[in-house]
Parts: sequence; C-alpha cells; structure tokens
Amino acid sequence: MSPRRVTLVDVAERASVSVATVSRALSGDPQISQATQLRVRQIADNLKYVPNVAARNLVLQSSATFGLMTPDVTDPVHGQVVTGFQQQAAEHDYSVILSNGLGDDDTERRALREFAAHRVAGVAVMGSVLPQVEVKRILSPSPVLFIGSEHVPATGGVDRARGCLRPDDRDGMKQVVDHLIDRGYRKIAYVSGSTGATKIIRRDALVAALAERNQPEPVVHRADDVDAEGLRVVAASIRKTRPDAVVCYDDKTALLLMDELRAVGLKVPDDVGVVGFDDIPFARISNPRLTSVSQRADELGRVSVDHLLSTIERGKLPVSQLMPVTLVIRETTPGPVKRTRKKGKHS
Amino acid sequence: MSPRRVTLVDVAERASVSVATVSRALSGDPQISQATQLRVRQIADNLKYVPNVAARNLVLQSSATFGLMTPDVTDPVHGQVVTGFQQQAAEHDYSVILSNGLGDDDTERRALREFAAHRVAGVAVMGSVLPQVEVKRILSPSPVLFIGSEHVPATGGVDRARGCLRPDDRDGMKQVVDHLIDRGYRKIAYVSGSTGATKIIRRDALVAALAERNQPEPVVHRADDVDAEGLRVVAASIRKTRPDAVVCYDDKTALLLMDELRAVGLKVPDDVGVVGFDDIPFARISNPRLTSVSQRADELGRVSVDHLLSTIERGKLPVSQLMPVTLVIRETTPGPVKRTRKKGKHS
DNA sequence: ACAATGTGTGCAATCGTTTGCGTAAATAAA
DNA sequence: TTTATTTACGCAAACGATTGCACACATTGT
Repeated sequence: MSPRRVTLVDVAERASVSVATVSRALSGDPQISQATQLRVRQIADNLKYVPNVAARNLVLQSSATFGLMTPDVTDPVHGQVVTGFQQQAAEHDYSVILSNGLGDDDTERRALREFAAHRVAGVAVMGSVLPQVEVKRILSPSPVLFIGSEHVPATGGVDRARGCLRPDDRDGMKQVVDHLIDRGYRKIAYVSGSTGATKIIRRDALVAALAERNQPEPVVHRADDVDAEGLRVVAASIRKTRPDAVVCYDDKTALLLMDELRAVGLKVPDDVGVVGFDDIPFARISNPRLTSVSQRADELGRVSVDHLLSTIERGKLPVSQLMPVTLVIRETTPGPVKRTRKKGKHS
Repeated sequence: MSPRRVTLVDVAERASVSVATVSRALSGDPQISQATQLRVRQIADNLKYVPNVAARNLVLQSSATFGLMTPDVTDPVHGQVVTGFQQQAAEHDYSVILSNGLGDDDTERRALREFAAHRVAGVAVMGSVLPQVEVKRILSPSPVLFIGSEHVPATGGVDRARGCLRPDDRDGMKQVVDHLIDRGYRKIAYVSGSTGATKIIRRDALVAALAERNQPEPVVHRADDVDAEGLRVVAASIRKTRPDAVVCYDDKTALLLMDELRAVGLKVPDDVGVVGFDDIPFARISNPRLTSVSQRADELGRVSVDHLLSTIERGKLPVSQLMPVTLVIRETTPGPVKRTRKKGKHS
C-alpha cells in the first residue's frame, strides 16, 4: 500500500555518494561541488524526496514551527490575526500549529503542552485565561508573545508586560471621542460584555479620553453575554437613558446592539449614534455602515511573527508594542439630529 | 539560558530504572507493575517531563498531526470548518498544522509539501486550485479529504470523487425554491462571483430545483469580483430587470449585494427578496436579517476528522458524503409585496 | 528439589537527519 | 619530486523515543 517514503539513503545510493553529501548538497553547502549539488538535486527531485522534519527536528533540537493559540478562529479579528501570522510565518519557512483554547483553562493547558511537545520555536497566544507566568512556564524555554488587549496585566500596567502586542486602545478611544465631540455628541454611553480584560482597558481609555476633553464620565452598560439576549437588555436600558451616542468595546457588540436597538424602535443613527472597535469586514457593509476603530489585525499577526523571529534568531528579548489604529467614520455617527419636539417615537 | 529540556533518560536516572521502563510506564504498559508506573509518573511530573514528538514520530513513522489547508481563515465558513476540525482533532489527541493556500498554486504546492515533510497522518483541503490528482500525489501516501463544494470535478460527477465532503447544495436550493415559490415569488434571479466551482454547482442546483417546480430558468448575474464594486454593477442590473427575489451563491455575496441594493434605492425585502447560502453568523443580525441555507460548517470540520481517522485507523478508503443543510427563514423573504401602482420609488 | 510458568525490567536496534572531524585526491608552492 | 594547501567527500556519533527479545527472579505445580 504505502511504498515507504524515500529517504536520504535512497538518494545517496542512487547518486553513489554518502548521505552526508546528499544532506549537504540539498542544503546548498559550499563544501560540495556545484556538479555534485546539481546531480544530487536532480536525483532527489526525480525520486520525489521529501525531508523528514521529525528526524531533522530531532537533531536540530528545534522545529521551524510556531504555535498559535486563539480562543476562536471564527471571530473575525482572530481570524485576521491568524491569517497574517500564518502568512508571515510561511514567508520565513515556518509552519504554524493552530490550537483553539476556547477559554477553558484545561484545554489551554493541554494545547500549550502540545506546543511544548512539538518543541515549537515560539508561541503566540491570544486571549488566554491562564496567567502569563503559567503560560511562560509551560512553554519555557520557547519565547512567548501575547497578542491583543486581553493580556494587559490586571494591575493596569502597560509596559511592564514584556512580549505583548496589542492595538493602541487609548489612542483609538481618543480618536473616537474627538470625532464624537466634534460632531456634537455629548451624552455618551459605553457598552461591553462581562468578561475579558479588553472591555476594561477600552472603558478606561474612553473615560480618559472623555476627561481629556472635559466631558463627564460615560454611562457604562454591561451585557451579561455578548449575544442577542444580552444586548437586548442593554438596548432596553439605552432606550431609557437615551444617550447621544454609544461606543461599544468591539464591533460584534456594536452590530448585535444595533440589531436590538432596531428591535426596540430606536433608529441608528437618528436616535442614537453607534461606534464600534476593530473594524471587522462586516462593519463596512452593515446597515447603516458602522463607524469603527480599525486595527489591521492581520498586521498584528505579521508583526508577531517578526518579533518571535528576532527573539529566536537574534536572541533579543521579546518586547511590547502598541499597534497604531485609525478611526473609520461611516454612517452610524453623522452627528446627533437636533431633537426639537417630536419625542414619542414608538414602533 | 535554556536549561535543556528533560528527557526520558533524566527520568530514568532519577527513578533508577531504564528508559524502556519509563517509556512503558508513561504509556501505561501493563507489563510494568503498578508501583513502578506510579513512581515513574510521579517523577516525570516533578521533573516536568514533556515528550519529544519529533523523536516519537521518527520511530513511530507517523505523526498524530493533520494538515488543514484553506484559502482563507478569515472567511466565516472556512473559519467555522477550521474550528470544528481543530476541536475534533484535539479530541483525539491530534494536532493540526494550518496553512493558507490563498488560491495561489505555488503557495499551495509549498504548503502541501510542508505537510508531506511533517509526515502528517492526513490532510483536509478546502478550495484548492490544484487538481485533485496532484494534491493526492504530493501528499501520498497520506489520505486526503476535500472539503466543500469547490471540489466537485468539473465533469459534474458527484460520487466519483472519493474523499469529498460537501454541503448538500441541491437539497439546499430545493428548500430555497420551495420556500420562495410558496411565498409567492416568481421571477427569480441568481447572483454569483466569477470564480470557483461552487457558483456553478449551486447555480445548477437552483436551475434544477426551479425546473422541478415548473418554473422558468433564473436570470443569472455574475459579479466580476465579490466586492463592493462587483456587486454594484449587479445591483444596477437588478434594478433594471426587477426580479421578485434574488438568490445568492453565498452569504457574503448576499450581504454585499444588499448593501449595494440599498445604494441604488432598492429596498430589501419590499422591492426585492434576497436569500443567501451558508448562514454565516452575520446573516442573523444583518438589517434586514438574511434568509439563508445553514450548513453547520463546524460539523463539516468535525466529520472531516472522523473520516480521516477511520481512514487511518481502520484502513478504510475515504468516502464522500453530503452534509445536510436547512433553510433558515428570516426577514429578507417575507413574500413579495403586492405591487399595485406606486412604482417610481427613488431615494 | 526441579522444572515449568509468570512477572517485571533491561539491552540494544531503529527511525532519518545533521555535522564535526578525518582523509584521499587534486592543486599549488617549494 | 617533495611538501603544503585546498577541495570534495565519507565516517560515525549524536538527537530522544519505542519495542522485540532476552533475562533474572519469584511463584507454582509435581
């Protein structure tokens, strides 16, 4: 059935040289004459020789493979990061082993051990529920990079966490606030889910940005879950408080919220402005089109690989970096309509 | 710096037994006494021993790893498949190496060779631009499974292609047509992109389903690209021909089309009904919510793993399978409004 | 007491590469 | 021609795990 894969020995025999020579020839070692190199390459091709990475990794004690752990590839942002990561890795002839942590600590631990067993050259982790120290301990001595806002230490520190790549939430929120204020929005609300560090980071960023413009603190709404049900109650309470605009901690929330807002008879953007965060592809074509902070998630993935590589190949320590973001203004924030008299708008 | 990872020998020394015993103890070999097993396990844990898969794979001549190639994880459908695949693989203690083919044949070849080099236990391919035979040749003797409608041979055969898993497009379209006809839609259009086999499969499925209900052939619109520009011209021509409903070959197209329809002043669903295919998460919260054929893409990923496993472990030949689909009726197909007189509706 | 059977371990080969070191042949220097 | 030097290649030892086989010891039957 399986005609046994061809190995270096096969090529060596066929070329009447030693395996050592074949190995060197294929790797372009200058010790081997051009003629031999060519001949060996030829034969290897003919025989359809494919190197066995297991054997190579064993002797090389490393694996030209990165581990990438994400809570959920299905999430558009994560998906983009994965794509960028994968592409950049391939660019440098690295493979990537994917693993979904799914927010479960045991699953995550298993995944990380899997990475360790593979002796991966490096690992990027997005949104782990495990403490950073534990992650590093399991993976040690492979370098680890934490991607995304989830990984800011609870202490609120930013630069202390070495090896963390995340979007510049503060700047993003600053742009959001500047935009909203300039367009005349005053009463601003914030809505987030109930879990994760991102919601806090961005909330704080929003509060800070508002303060900078001498604006009052936002009303914050927290959905129990970021799904239809969760946002339904948020929509209801927004219908009560009637903010001029609501900024959501991510696009998914914003989009779901808009759907529920519609359900309770609130028109976006006439009755309330909405802004999201992440600029996922669907934000561009939602109805109305969503104003959002764009974060080039694929770039984030790419840069992660670069960082990992410089850590590995140039022995540098992993560093933290904030990725630039830009506000994309669309249809959900045209400025508040001058609310004259007609208040009672029911479906 | 790196304190060298601990190996079986380390554990063996510490436990005063041979490496063979340690290996057997850790794998639960009944040959080893319970006492020894426990002691060895204990010590291995303390030493934080992590097996070296490279070494294991080398001797085992296999790798408990699957390769998964997708054109683009960012696509919601692919993302779901990847997630399901990954989860099911993890369930069986398999890892998965991810690779984006990106529709470029050389990139794909490289990715496949990468899989071969890793001696993966099996590979699942979604939407490759390479001929199936070439894919199989590169990967041989590892089993290959083709996922999705892209892989139906150009000849139109369905069952000839062994090892192909795809949604039941024909049944899906049948459900769509039944639904549309029952709701009173008559003049039906079809819109697709310009590349890929899926658009043809589903077009044919639609045509067949319509014929079954004694309906005329649909007008087919083909977008040059599935993006804003491409759908803009489709929207324009739909504005001319005014079908009762348009069925799109996938949700992404449907959503983009709705956006452009809106731009040319056509109201969905009042002026025209829309139905998509795939039921991506955003179909549920689009405005209006999109009627679509749901295909449980994650299940597709899961089943792929099962098929691969039974091929590997039970030596079965890979078989083809159609995944069941169900129509999810939402707001874009309430039935056509009785168009009485007021025709001129411009923004 | 001796053979026959089990039971629990250890020995050593093996998987396919890479690479330090040794060495023969070819060339250059003397 | 002899001695250095270079060039091109082969030998063999790793890398870390798995596993068939041999073997020592304890147990049981006769």
